[in-house]
Amino acid sequence: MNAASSKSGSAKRGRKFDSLEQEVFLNLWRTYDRLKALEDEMFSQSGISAQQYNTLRLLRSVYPAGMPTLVLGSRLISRAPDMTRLLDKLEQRGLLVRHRPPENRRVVEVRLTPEGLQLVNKLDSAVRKCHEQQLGHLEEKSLQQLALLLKAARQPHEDSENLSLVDQ
Amino acid sequence: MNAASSKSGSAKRGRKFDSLEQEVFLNLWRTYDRLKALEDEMFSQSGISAQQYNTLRLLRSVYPAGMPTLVLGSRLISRAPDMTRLLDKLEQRGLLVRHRPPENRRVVEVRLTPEGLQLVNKLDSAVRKCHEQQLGHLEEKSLQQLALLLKAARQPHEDSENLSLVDQ
DNA sequence: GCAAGACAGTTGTCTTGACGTTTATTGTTT
DNA sequence: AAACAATAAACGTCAAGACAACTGTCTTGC
Repeated sequence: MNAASSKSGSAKRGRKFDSLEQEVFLNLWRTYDRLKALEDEMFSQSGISAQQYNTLRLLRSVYPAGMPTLVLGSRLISRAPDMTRLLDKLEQRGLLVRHRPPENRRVVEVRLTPEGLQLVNKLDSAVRKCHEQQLGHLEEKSLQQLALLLKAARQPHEDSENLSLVDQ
Repeated sequence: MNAASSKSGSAKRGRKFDSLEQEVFLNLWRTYDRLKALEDEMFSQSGISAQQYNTLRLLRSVYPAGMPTLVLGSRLISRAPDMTRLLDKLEQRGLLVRHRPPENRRVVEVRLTPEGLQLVNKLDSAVRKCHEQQLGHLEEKSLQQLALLLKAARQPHEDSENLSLVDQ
């Protein structure tokens, strides 16, 4: 079936991987896992999760306007199937408010409160420092190339409709 | 504080990212999430999770010998804090066996059964096809470069003691 | 040889993620 | 206008991940 595809079938790589594609994916997984561990540790000191932070950051980008729940969910970096409960917690802490506009009571508009805005602003420097710790050892050229390759890697698997923060 | 670091402080990138490092990490997250979705879908048809598959794959690499639980856990691609329960499920399905060697009853040796070996062998082609679908659109040169950059990105954050399958 | 400490797994508990179902609201059809 | 389908969000449930505390097993020092 793939005798013709010399690319992934080259017998030179004998050792641990069935294919170059597998090697790349496992490296992606491992690297994500290691870097996420650093981020998790940073966020745990702030009492907020990475998902929650990204939610607040996204809401800040339209502040003081709001955003419907589903739009918010589709624009997050990683898909979150239970937006409702994630927003519940942030609302309980007074970081955002929800309300149903009378002209279309199906949607729920989510807006950052001044307290939420203040918190996400306060976290910025810690987040930047964390990213610096994660990847600061790489040269600028490598970072740019890595970003490009990662975008190219997922490009065929993006819904063309829902573009997230990281898409151009 | 970082007026001197012209690298991440360059004002040219205004739009969405505080720094190049952040852009790379968010791209890493997003790309991992998208590619993992494909893998999850493939595995859901096999009634086994990616973590479980990697556990079996790792055990195959030493078959017919076994491996202590903790060593197994530290060599997985992503850390799994509840090895016990993960192994419980695989043992219940008859894919592996555990036993405590009398000379050191603290450790638990985990070994693949012939059934487990057969299953992981059967899954190989589906897994390879999935990785091909994930990343087959990239050229070999890009894939090699991506693997190199990913390794370099996590390198300072690896325990030098516990090297996983994806480390050289 | 016995108590203190280290080590390897296990168990309990709480939080998230995943996935299907339900409710409320609106638009459409007849 | 009533019935029907669609959409948006909420809810219920179950499995996975995270974290802490605990049990059983060596090892070491007195």
